[in-house]
Amino acid sequence: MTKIKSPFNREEQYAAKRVAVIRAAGAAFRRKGYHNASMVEIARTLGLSKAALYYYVKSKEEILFECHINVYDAMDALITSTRNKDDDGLERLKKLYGAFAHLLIRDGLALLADVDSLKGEFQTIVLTRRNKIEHAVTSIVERGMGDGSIKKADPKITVFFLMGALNWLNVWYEADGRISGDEIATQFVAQMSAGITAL
Amino acid sequence: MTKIKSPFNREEQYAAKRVAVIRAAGAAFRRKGYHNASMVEIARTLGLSKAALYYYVKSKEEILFECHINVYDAMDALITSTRNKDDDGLERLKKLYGAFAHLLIRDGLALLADVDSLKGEFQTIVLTRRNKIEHAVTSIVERGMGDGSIKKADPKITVFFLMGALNWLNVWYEADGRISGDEIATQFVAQMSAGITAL
DNA sequence: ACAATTTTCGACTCGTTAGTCAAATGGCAT
DNA sequence: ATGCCATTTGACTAACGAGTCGAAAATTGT
Repeated sequence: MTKIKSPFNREEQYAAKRVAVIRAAGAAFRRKGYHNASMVEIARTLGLSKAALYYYVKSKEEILFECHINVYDAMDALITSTRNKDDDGLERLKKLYGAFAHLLIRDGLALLADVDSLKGEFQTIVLTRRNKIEHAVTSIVERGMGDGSIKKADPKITVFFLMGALNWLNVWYEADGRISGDEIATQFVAQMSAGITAL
Repeated sequence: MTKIKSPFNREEQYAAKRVAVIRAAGAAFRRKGYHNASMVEIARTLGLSKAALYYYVKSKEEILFECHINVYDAMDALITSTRNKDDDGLERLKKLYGAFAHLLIRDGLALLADVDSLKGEFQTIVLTRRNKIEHAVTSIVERGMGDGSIKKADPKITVFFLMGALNWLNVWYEADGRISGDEIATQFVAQMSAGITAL
């Protein structure tokens, strides 16, 4: 069996395992909360010892930070990819909201509430990123209110309402539950849009 | 100056202070999360030492438990008080939802997400209570779907969507913010009902 | 086979924080 | 004043969990 050039492969392995660590930790954080999920526990789910984790990661806080960033990166990407010149505000929001829902359901990603467990720079960056997302969504809503597709109201409240519904997903949605992810996403979009569509 | 019968007064004082402790702790939990809020810190906001707290309370976990129970008690009361024979499902839900919103905004009460920090009995009880509330709300939604006032859909998803928006309030709403509580509650009810009203 | 390097682990340290306790404080009635 | 009881405290203990480190075990290249 032919092997790929070694040094490159090594880095890849390392990176892949690092990602696995962060994913496993993220899952644990989502299920039990940051402080209730211990490093030993996370290690065990990967069949590793706690010490081994620190070969891939600098600290527990760093993991939490990356979990947050991963979600925001994915969301930023969705904001870009769902942007479409021809769509009015409502249509844009529907596409984006559906994409967000899928992201949170399908992938192991979760909007963590544990921002307060991050200190200093870490927290500042995460909050900035979150604001950026919220601002982008708010812009879409404002656009919709401008072009007449979305009912006029306070855009901030509108957005918080919608984002709240998404965040709560983490708490009750179990990937193996009997309700399919698609079904949830579809109904979320429907309920969201019905709530704000201009008459 | 005439004093009220002493022993009774004493108990009242004690009870009042106990409540103050729990309220202060609840506020801290809401702001920083259960684990990030230390007992020393909570004590300081009350001008007390940590040890004094334990004169009123058995453990930190007990405080968290009571915080949860307080909210659920208040919600149960609202479920009862907003029930009205003449209202259809949608109308009932609007009244209840508005009352919930007010509860979370006005009073120091918050739907805490930290259920996982509770162990054993404590957790079981809290989860049971939460289920009870969700079930009651779901019933109202189902009633509305039956009487034609609410659009047919999966009632569970509908409810989770709506409760999520409420839960998220804690994260962004600051009592001193520039948006008034009434304004938020009103828009929440409007957005909620528009999202589910049968056409 | 063997050396070099990556990966993993057991056993430790260290800091933090919940919780305890014996003693001090303060109000109040007599 | 004095004694009684409620309240508060400083100083302590105990437990838990993050993070470290030197050595062992895999893995890989020659």
